[in-house]
Amino acid sequence: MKNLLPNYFFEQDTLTIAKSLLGQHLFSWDEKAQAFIICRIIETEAYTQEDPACHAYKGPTGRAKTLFKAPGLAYVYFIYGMYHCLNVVTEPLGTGGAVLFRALEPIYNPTEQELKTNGPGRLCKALNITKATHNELPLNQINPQLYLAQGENIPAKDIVTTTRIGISVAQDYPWRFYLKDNPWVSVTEKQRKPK
DNA sequence: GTCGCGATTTGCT
DNA sequence: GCAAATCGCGACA
Repeated sequence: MKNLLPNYFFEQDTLTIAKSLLGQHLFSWDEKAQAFIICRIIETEAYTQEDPACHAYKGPTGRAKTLFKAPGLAYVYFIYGMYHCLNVVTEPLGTGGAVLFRALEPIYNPTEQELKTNGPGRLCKALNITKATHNELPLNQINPQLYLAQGENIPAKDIVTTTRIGISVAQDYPWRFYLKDNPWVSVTEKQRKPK
């Protein structure tokens, strides 16, 4: 059994957590295989309460209430009428913040079927993560569905820092992080529209 | 109550 | 390259 991430991990600021999550592992229960799929975290984005692009920006209303709960919880939201996105809640109780998981690399896959986990909507689809089944699960504790565990620590030189994808405000915040040269990265710099 | 749009992905032109 | 798919939430009436 792998070690969980320590409690202090989730007491760090959101930006630090977003970077530190790279290389850590995510255990996701596969109902069909009756086993956990294990993935390495490849790409993340940070969102904080003061950030206009964050759902918590307008306060603890609607779906954003989850963001103000205890750090380490899952925040799963439904977007574009058809996709879900997985985040982990950050910041102390009463403060809103989260880290979005944008890409994973499957490192143990009991079903041996192809898992498309390069993209926030795709990874939720591949791992059967939905708001109804996974929102507010404690990712910092072992549970039957979804949790985080220690993987490897990535040296700073292997982390690429860039701006976030798909938002219309705060587009200049360098709050997206991914593993350099990793094939699972959802969008490479080359593919991005020039400003 | 109604309107517009979003932390995306896919398929067609 | 671009638009469609499709629904929850915030803004406004």
